[in-house]
Amino acid sequence: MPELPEVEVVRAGLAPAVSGSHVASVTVFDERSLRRHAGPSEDFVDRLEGRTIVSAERRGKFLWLPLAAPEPVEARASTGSATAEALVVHLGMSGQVLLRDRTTDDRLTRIRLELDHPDHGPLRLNFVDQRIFGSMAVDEMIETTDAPGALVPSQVAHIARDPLDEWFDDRLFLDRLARRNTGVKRALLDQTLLSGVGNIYADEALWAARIHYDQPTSTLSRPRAKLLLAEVRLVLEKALGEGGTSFDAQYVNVNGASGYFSHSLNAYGQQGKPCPRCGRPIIRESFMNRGSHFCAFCQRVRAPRAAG
DNA sequence: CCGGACTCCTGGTTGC
DNA sequence: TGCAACCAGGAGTCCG
Repeated sequence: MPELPEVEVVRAGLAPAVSGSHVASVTVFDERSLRRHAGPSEDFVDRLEGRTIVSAERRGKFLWLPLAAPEPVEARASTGSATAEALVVHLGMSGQVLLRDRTTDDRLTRIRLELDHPDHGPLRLNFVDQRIFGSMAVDEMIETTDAPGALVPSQVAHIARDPLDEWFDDRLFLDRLARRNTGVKRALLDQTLLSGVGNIYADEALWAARIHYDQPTSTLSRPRAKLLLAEVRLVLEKALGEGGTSFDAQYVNVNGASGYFSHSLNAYGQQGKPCPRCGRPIIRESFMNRGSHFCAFCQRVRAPRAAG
């Protein structure tokens, strides 16, 4: 469900509350939410309890909370470099992270963390997920190859930087895109090429750039590819500014509030309604087991210009 | 490398 | 009203 703007809203809401917080206790209500954790749920709990959260980070749709090195324990005498770890959160299609007081329950809470913040006091973090495509995991941090000295959780290592990341390399992206032999929407959804874009914002950016979703990437001119990247950035930034896209109570920020971007959608979910640009109806076609929404007039597959 | 099929799931909405 | 079919913001794996 949530794409970059929604995940970033969650990260930003989480950061001040969790940074410096001590993990007092952890309860796993449904082990299926630990699908991406390498060990059993006891291991997940053991690795979290007693730790201190340092900050809240994000790459694409992945969120993680780096953990300070654990307090040295006799039984586990420090034999040198401890591996850095983080609590990794992916919201999947229906995940939510809700910050509550110690008495508030939420329906469909799969995992709960009780936190103590040195200034804000006791706090409860409920990981809620209807469909259980999301997950939490304690993962080790490893070095990335795409920026000097940066660490990311191992399960995020294959994810490309997102277009709002200061280290995102436009030229690298455009070169890789041009070398792909696939449709442009498929490429936008490929998190190893650029991250953070999902079905909503792919459709919105393609509509804004007037590009058909199945236009072969190899036939996109460099200026049109640049335009598309610019439109991706614009739509992500605008959605972020409006607190993300909420269709119902499925996507909310850490306080349970909805975003407003659904009022600004031009193509996604607008099938049958007039294209805001030309007035012809927006079409929905089945694509990659989901919907693709576009204007059949504004967004047509273009033949590449003849070379020479 | 590419595309398609299929997997993990629950629950709200639509249609008969 | 009841119930089945369909739909949903993601992402991984496997196979041809």
